[in-house]
Amino acid sequence: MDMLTRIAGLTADALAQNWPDAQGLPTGDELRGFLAVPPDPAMGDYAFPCFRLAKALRMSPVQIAQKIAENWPHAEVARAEALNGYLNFFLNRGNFARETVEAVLAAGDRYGAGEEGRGKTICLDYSSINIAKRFHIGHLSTTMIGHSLKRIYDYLGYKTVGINHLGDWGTQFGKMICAYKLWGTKEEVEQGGVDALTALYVRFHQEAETDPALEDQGRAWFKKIEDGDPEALEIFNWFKELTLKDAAKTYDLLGVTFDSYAGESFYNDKMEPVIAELREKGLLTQSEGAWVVDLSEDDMPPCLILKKDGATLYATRDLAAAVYRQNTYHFDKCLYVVAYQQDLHFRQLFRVLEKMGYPWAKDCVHVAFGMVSFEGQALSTRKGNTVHLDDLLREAVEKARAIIEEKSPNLENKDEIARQVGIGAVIYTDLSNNRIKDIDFSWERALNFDGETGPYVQYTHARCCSLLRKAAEANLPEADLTTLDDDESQALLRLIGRFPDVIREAADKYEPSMITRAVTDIAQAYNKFYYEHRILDGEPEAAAARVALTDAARRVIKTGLWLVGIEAPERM
RNA sequence: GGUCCCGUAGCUCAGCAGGAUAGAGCGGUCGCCUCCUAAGCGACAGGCCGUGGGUUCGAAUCCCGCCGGGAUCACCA
Repeated sequence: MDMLTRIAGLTADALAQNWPDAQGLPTGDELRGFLAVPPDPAMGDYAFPCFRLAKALRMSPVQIAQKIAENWPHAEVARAEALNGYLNFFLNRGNFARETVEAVLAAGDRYGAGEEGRGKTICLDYSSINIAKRFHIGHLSTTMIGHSLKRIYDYLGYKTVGINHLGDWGTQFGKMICAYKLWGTKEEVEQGGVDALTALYVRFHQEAETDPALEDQGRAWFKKIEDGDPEALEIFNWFKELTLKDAAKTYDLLGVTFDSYAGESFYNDKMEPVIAELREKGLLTQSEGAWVVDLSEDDMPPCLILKKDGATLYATRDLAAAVYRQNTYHFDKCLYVVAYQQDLHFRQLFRVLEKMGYPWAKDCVHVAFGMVSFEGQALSTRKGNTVHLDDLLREAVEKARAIIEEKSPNLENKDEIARQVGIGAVIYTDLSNNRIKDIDFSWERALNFDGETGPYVQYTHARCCSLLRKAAEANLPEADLTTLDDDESQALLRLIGRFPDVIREAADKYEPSMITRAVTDIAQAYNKFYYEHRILDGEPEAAAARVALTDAARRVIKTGLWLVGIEAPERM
């Protein structure tokens, strides 16, 4: 049981004992929500503001706090002090230290893990790259937020299904094939890969400005793909393969994986039944020539299902995908990690599913995140105002490599460490703010390795590892963990003790940045602890305790980094 | 114009199921390596928490108005 729950339970007991006749006293659970952390650790570790009880007990908050404090019998957990209407709890430092460190060490590498997700499935739709386009910094957030959430839910015992909902359908592929047939060669495309495809696409648009007939040719090629024309399909599948091969390198670097690559084309033959169902249920109405689901009673514009010409749309495909996912995976939750620009689309989509009578519509969640701009300007591939993700990753790794050369010239496997640190820096930056915030990418910030950054946290981890290697040679006796009663140890222990809660809150709020922040706080607390205390010197039992705390911090940092998709090198 | 989101230090952001004196990092100035990794630690400077009301014992946090910024609103995804 975590300390907050414990204090809340004891406080609830104390209330019942001091006021046996009082009605409507808060339960332990309710109390847990009322507990606060005092602004200054000198005032206590936790606090219960007694103001809200004043009416029920007909007593001033000051008196209530005093009465509980006077009759507080749980000194082995914490002592209680009344101050200005607050009941402040001071943990029994020795016991708290012992319990916390033991809990971390006993959990092995699963501290904070859980079983609450056992038997439940969560689908996560993330990354969802477009075929024939290069991975740029705008794709990083969906990829890393999704990947981190997947790990978080895995850690809590859920079964997770990571889906890369590929953008592999649409007229643009007809245009691309058209451009390839007109101006491209096999060698050129094999060599140039996705860049060659992009160049063809750009040329198509340039030429189409003076020769509008090209647009029709493009559409004709797309029709061929739809009709299963062998040549069109072959070229299309080849483009797709090239793109995925290219993307696989980036995914490898980032450590990101998927369970399914079922994208838009996959749902091609799965839309018809959904359309029929909409029609049967009387949800489809014709408007301005198109078939739509009217959502005016929900204050939303209509959801377009079929175009005037009978063609399907984004929403049609997403409806089919949602139904397919529910039928296939029986998800308890389906998360769409997609930029906030598509907020309306998802609100419409989920509402239509609800109108279709699917109770699981409420389990679909749009996990929205902010826009990326590049040094103040909107990203635009066409204007060349973008940063390719592999360029960013390469620069970051090179910078890490240079720093290693300067600070740790004797390090083995420098390239491997440089990769871990460089990539870690990029991921950290992406997952350090609340996901809804827009990100203005700047090279300076992205390549900063000082302060609250990935390398900082990794460095702290490596420092712990280094210390543990030294300690292993020191032949220390069994630790007396109750000696960890100084301010720095306690500050660190408090953060470690709260970490399991942070994982759950991050899961509830779909917010990996909470973990990034928690792990940073722990690193800061550790570094402070490290500077205030000689870990290996002094009383052997106390030294062993500081080593144990170091080990606990190391494990929590490693777990936290893992949950956000960052590796934790043991030396750097 | 309708709808949604965001305004906290020069910059990037925490804090927001209300709680005591609003916190980090970057950037600036100044300190700390004969000692466990200085990718570190410390100190100083920097704030009418956009604004005006309301609710409350108590508001950066909840409600309403306004101002500023962004997104989105029919056959793209």
